[in-house]
Amino acid sequence: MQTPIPDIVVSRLPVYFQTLQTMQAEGQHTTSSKELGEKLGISAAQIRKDLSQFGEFGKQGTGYIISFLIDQLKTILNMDHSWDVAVIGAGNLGKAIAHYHGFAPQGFNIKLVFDTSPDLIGTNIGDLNILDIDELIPCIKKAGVKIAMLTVPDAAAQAVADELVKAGIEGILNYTSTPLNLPPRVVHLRHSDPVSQLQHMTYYIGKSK
Amino acid sequence: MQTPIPDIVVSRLPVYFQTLQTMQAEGQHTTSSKELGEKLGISAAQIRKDLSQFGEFGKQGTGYIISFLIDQLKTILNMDHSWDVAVIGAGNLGKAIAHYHGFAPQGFNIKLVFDTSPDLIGTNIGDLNILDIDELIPCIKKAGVKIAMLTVPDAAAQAVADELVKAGIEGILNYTSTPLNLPPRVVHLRHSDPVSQLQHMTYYIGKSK
DNA sequence: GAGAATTTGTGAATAATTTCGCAAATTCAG
DNA sequence: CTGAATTTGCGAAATTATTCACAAATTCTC
Ligand SMILES: NC(=O)c1ccc[n+]([C@@H]2O[C@H](COP(=O)([O-])OP(=O)(O)OC[C@H]3O[C@@H](n4cnc5c(N)ncnc54)[C@H](O)[C@@H]3O)[C@@H](O)[C@H]2O)c1
Ligand SMILES: NC(=O)c1ccc[n+]([C@@H]2O[C@H](COP(=O)([O-])OP(=O)(O)OC[C@H]3O[C@@H](n4cnc5c(N)ncnc54)[C@H](O)[C@@H]3O)[C@@H](O)[C@H]2O)c1
Repeated sequence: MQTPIPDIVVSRLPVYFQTLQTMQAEGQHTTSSKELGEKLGISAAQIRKDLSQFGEFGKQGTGYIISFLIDQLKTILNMDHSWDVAVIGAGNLGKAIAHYHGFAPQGFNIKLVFDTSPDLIGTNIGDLNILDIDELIPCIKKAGVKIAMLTVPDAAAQAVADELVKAGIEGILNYTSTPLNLPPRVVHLRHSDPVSQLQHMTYYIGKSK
Repeated sequence: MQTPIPDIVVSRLPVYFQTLQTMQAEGQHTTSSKELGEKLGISAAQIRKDLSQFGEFGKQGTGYIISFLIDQLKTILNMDHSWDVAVIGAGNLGKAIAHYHGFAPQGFNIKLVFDTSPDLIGTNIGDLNILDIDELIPCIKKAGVKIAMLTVPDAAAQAVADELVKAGIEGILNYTSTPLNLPPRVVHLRHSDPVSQLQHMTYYIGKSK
């Protein structure tokens, strides 16, 4: 890799990838940057520029063969093999995530679930046994899990995240509202905070009144 | 408003707002763009530029009085009053959201919950009664709810979203993995898709191996 | 109270991102 | 087979976003 691909480009690839998968599921065989762009509200030029960072995947006059482009994106995103994931915190949200059947078909297998509560440890979510948070480091190391979804109460978020780093986790999807402070070269952080997203909306909704 | 504030600036305001609230809860009285920036991994200059779009809220030598800046951001984000929210789809995720006690303190009251399932309609989540999706339009209009969180199965997402628009909803937080096609001047859309966020991570995690 | 230290707000410079525009390749219509 | 229509990939231009750098205001130190 000569110059690193801009992160903003990388952030759009999963969107292209999933839209192409939907098109394929609907029986479509080829598409164009124009069609994809209209579906996503993005300019055709942007899609072509983004893809051109990684190679030449299309054909003039025809556009893109969906199955081929999906395969290419799968490799680029390292989704040509599946990933094991740990869920930390088996409360309302952690349970919903662990029950959700939409991750596995996309290549994310929930392998480990942890909690502190003695009422939960040892019980099952589906066929997953809830493990003691004290076993976090050895279990994650042993299983070689690299990705965690953090669904503990806000007050515990930073401490648990620090443990995750010690356990060798490389990616954390943070569902708490705490902005985590972690070494940036070691862990890839992504924040999913519905309150921020709602406040982003209320800025505009309020204005229109 | 002369020139509209760039959306990327607006998107950072909720992050500032929430961090300031945490600082205040910890008993802190003033802060500076430097301190806030270090906490968030953002440059001090960026924070000052962002805030300067809305006015002059700080003082040379001192920085910002946290309570004052919180009040200003509250007004800017239209969070000086609370907002009613509807949850559409009372499944795993919809239930977790409806049970979650973190929205109300932030000014978002879950007022209405809808589902199609006869097994769920009429039952309660906490003290919320699950309503029939057939009543969506009249109920939302009557309650004057402007914001919806969409947690129905992917296959139903677009159809339900179209109904929400007819009901006069102005903001949709989309938890499904379907990219919705809606009139952009009418509805403010925000997408929360964990699979995309995980794939954004796997791009980088794979590379480091 | 004088001088050092902080810190803001902002114009200018720099950097990043998006859009434009077009040659080249390909397909389509008749 | 010919001319019109599509569509890509990409360099260049335009736009947008971030950082720099500094005067001015304020506080802190002794
Ligand atoms: N429920 C939602 O819809 C929702 C939405 C957005 C964000 N969140 C965020 O997700 C987080 C969890 O929310 P929730 O509603 O599931 O809360 P919850 O209280 O239902 O669940 C938290 C779980 O974490 C466990 N826990 C506590 N400390 C722990 C530790 N140190 N290690 C491991 N497990 C620990 C608790 O025993 C509990 O089971 C919160 O930070 C919340 O802000 C939740
Ligand atoms: N569970 C998760 O952790 C999770 C995570 C990310 C995304 N999602 C997304 O959230 C959505 C819901 O997931 P879930 O796990 O809660 O699924 P679920 O099947 O548990 O719940 C969906 C609910 O929607 C109801 N429903 C179906 N059609 C409806 C309609 N037309 N109108 C109103 N209600 C209707 C169903 O009766 C069900 O109660 C899915 O699109 C999924 O991709 C879920």
